[in-house]
Amino acid sequence: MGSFTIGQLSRSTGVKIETIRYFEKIELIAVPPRTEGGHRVYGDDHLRALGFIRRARQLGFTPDEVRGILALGGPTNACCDEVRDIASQHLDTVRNKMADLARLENLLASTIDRCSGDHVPQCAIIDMIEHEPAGKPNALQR
Amino acid sequence: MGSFTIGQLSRSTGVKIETIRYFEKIELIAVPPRTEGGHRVYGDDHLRALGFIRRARQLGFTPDEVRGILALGGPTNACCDEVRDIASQHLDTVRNKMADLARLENLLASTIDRCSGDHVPQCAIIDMIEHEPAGKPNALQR
DNA sequence: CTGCATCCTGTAGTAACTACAGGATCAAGT
DNA sequence: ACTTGATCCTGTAGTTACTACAGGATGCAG
Repeated sequence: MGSFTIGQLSRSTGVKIETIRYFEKIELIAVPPRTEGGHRVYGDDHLRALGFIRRARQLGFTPDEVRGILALGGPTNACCDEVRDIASQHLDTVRNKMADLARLENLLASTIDRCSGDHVPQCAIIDMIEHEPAGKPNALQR
Repeated sequence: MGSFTIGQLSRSTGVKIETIRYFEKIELIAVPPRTEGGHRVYGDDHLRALGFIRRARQLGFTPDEVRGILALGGPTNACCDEVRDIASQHLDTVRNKMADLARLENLLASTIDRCSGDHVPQCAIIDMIEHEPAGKPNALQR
């Protein structure tokens, strides 16, 4: 039975203090009890949940997906098939993103290759940007 | 010599009106002249620039990268080698992102595969999230 | 000259945090 | 008991790249 301050929790999970409070506000983690003076007091379950959230986020799950998994009963007693649905969906978006990036990679690489690097007004890269139909890529933000 | 309202420009480039004004504010496009009444009046050069910006953004160039290319004299008379530098750098980040996604894809796919889909408390996916070292992936946002 | 589409500015909203400011609380040392 | 420094609290505002109003002015066709 551990008992941690928010700072200790932050250090041991690698999640910033403000982010922990933010997670509490958006109801991703449970509201912890407080001391007389109002300081948050966390337990082992919070520690586990936070670690879980952090790793899920690093694996690219959106906060909503994480919330979905957590809503299934949390890391402890979730039922496999629903979790698998969420993960499969996530895998799909990952694969789509990869396809988009692959197309982009091709285009960029071949264009850069065609580019002389000379100081001429005729630039293949500029041409590409000016004349590419600018088609599908929809998951290309950031 | 065209002469367009912001709405016409928006319709013909697919860039929303508010976004055009936003691009003006962050100095991505030139400040256009106005009518007596204060309405913006755009010309062919604005049209070309906006199309350029839109396509570059769709190709994943950040606004800063776009600004960088535009600063080189715009689509018309940029010099090839500096443009190539920017594009190469962009290609690098694309490749890094692809590598991250590939690793993630592997992990997700194999884990989902290991998952029985049964209604048992032991779930491979939950295990993955709980116990994965959560290493490198740093370009995995969104 | 009326009506309606379009335009204007300015502010605020979005996601997912992060970063203060200004003040209270905790724990350790004396 | 008292002080001190670290840590904590709330609340607000910043970030990126836009998007979405609100409330009012302008442009143009009939």
